Amino acid sequence: MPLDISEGIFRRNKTFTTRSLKTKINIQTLAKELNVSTSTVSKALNDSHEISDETKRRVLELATKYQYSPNPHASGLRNNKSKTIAVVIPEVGNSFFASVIKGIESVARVQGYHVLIYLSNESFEKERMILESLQLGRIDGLLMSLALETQEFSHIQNLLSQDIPLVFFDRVPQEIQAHKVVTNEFELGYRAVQHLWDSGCRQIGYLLNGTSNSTLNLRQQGFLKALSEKNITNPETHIVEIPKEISDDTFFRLLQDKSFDGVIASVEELVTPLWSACKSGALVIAQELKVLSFCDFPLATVLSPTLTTVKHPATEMGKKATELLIAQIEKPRKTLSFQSIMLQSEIIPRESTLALSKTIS
Amino acid sequence: MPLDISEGIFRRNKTFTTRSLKTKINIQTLAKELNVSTSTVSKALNDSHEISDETKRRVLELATKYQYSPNPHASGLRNNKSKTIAVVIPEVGNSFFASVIKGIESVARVQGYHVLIYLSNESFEKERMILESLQLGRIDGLLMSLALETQEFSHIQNLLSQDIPLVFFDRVPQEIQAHKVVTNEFELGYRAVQHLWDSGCRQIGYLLNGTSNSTLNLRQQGFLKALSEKNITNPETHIVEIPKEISDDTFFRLLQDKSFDGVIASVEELVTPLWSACKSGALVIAQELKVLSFCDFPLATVLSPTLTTVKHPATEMGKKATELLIAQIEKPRKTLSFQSIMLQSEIIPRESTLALSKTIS
DNA sequence: AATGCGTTTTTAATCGTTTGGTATGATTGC
DNA sequence: GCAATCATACCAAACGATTAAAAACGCATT
Repeated sequence: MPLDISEGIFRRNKTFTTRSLKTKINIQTLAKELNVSTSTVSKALNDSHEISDETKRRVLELATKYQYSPNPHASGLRNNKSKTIAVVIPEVGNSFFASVIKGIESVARVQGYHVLIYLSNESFEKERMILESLQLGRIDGLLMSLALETQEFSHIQNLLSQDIPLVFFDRVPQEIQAHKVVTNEFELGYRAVQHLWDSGCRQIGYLLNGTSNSTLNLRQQGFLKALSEKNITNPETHIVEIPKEISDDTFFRLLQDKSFDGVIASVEELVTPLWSACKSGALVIAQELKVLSFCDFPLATVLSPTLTTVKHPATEMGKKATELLIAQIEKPRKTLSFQSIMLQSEIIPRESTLALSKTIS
Repeated sequence: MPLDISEGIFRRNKTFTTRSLKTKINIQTLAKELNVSTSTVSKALNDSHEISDETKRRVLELATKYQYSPNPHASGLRNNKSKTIAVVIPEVGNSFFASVIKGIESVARVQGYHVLIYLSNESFEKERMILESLQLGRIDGLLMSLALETQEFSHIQNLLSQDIPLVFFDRVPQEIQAHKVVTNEFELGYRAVQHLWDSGCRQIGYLLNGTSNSTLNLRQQGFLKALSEKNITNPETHIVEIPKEISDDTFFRLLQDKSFDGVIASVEELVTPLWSACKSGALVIAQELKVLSFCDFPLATVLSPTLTTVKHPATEMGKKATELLIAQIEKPRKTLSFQSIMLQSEIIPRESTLALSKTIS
């Protein structure tokens, strides 16, 4: 009961002392109350040198008292700045992108930026519509990871020609000049093969979900390169597209047909169906089929067997990309050279790729 | 090569036919070129009855030709509408919230709304700062799920007093009058106990991650109610707070000390540490300890044993909440009564709670 | 007292869109 | 034949913040 009362008082303090909240407080309200012009208030709040310390103090005091903050539309209109960035990603139900968003949001908040989120759902058409909806002025910049379907870039060129700062991350187009933040995909594809090979695999498969995208295939190229060096003929035949809604049985038979003794799951969405397929076919992971997956979820450590993964520095990637973007937004086209930052991912070996001699008891 | 050429042509069409893009196109540009006033253009684009069909046609034609779209700041300033909603959630690395976002985004896009995302990271202070940063005008409405730490609501009242439409979902405060979308939490807490009981458990624990929040405890109350009905004394002692960074060993000993034969993981973040603890302590899930978790990830079906979960209609919840919000935004305070929508979650029984007689071979 | 200089403040224009009031013919009604 | 009505389009005033340019002021120097 006493708690309730104190809470009530607190609320009243906050709410009623500050003036009837129906009255909009804008720069003019403040100006009138202080007997100065609106420009004085504006300059004072922007800490202009033209304003005396005394005036600044008075303005600031009243502004905080009324919790004033400038109308974003008005200043946006005037300055052509929105303090807003957009993030366009294929999806969010994926640990990788979730972590990226975390990174983006944390940097953006500190720098005073707001973050708009858009999901392309891997669809080119949606991606195009999203970019179209980002009309002139709504955003100061854009962070983007391409949809799998995207093979053509006029919608992006369109945005770039409007001088909107743009930073790509993870799924980046080789065809477009822009800042990019990526991981060492090629190397990882290559090393993933090496890892499986060292664990005794000789028939290594590469699983894609849905269609392959020729522009996003560095990882795949690393895979192919590694297979070639092992003198495998027709390495492309080791790449298998797994349809979205595949049955356990079909998946299992596919693995059998190719007689893989090791597979690389190129995205985390494949882990569940793969595990499920092996279970239904009584294919023992680690013993009969070694598995390495590109994914970021913590459950990898508690699957049985525990899953060997390639861990991406997802949050870091979000942060770096956002920092690059904000730098580009705030430094008026200083550099025309575009940076390509490469972060290092690492393979974390676990039971699913243990060499036979050391197989779990 | 021929593909490249056709692509080039396509791009040129899009980019150069449409006029030098350095020239900003605004309503005035259109007006001048059409020899009409800006108001005519504006009204034509808004399909006003004051404008003749012929004029409308001409305006629309030129507008589409130049891909004109009104400057959002200008119309925002004028109309005091931003076509933007904000989502404030505790985190995004959680399948539940990820799915909610999916739902929100899908509805918002169709209705022409943009979605700002903010993460409170379960911190009250961050949540407060976020709400503060949502100054007058930036958003038309707000969707929100409370941070665990939040026990006091002046920051929210503050926003409400500015007449910003607000819809809560999932983690909703009982203390605040607003639209709410929830699941049948109480019932689920109750039924979770019943499910474990039916599987033979007699010492059932409820695992929380971090601190309990008295305002978000319907699920917990359902749990307590069920225990009471089973004539368990001191049911509160069955609720255990698991610290964020708990060691496997500590976790395991905790389970032993309480001699639980069944536990409810109240959030999905607990699954990994729980599984890990059981593994390290050689505690056999399903046989020695039955587990039921509130979570939404697909991997539940491939853990071993497979995990009994409570599946929330997360995407549905995001959609419903957004629909409610947009309705509230667009229908000027028609109803003063607030809706509370309750969606049904369901328990999906899997191996981790199989009764002993049927234990996996 | 006039001039100049530096500081501080005000005036007024601007950003792009929307909209209430108004003007212009043309049409209709009495 | 004159007023009322209607369709159509324009004018100008918002919306709120920012910022060049101008003005006002204080103070010191000549």
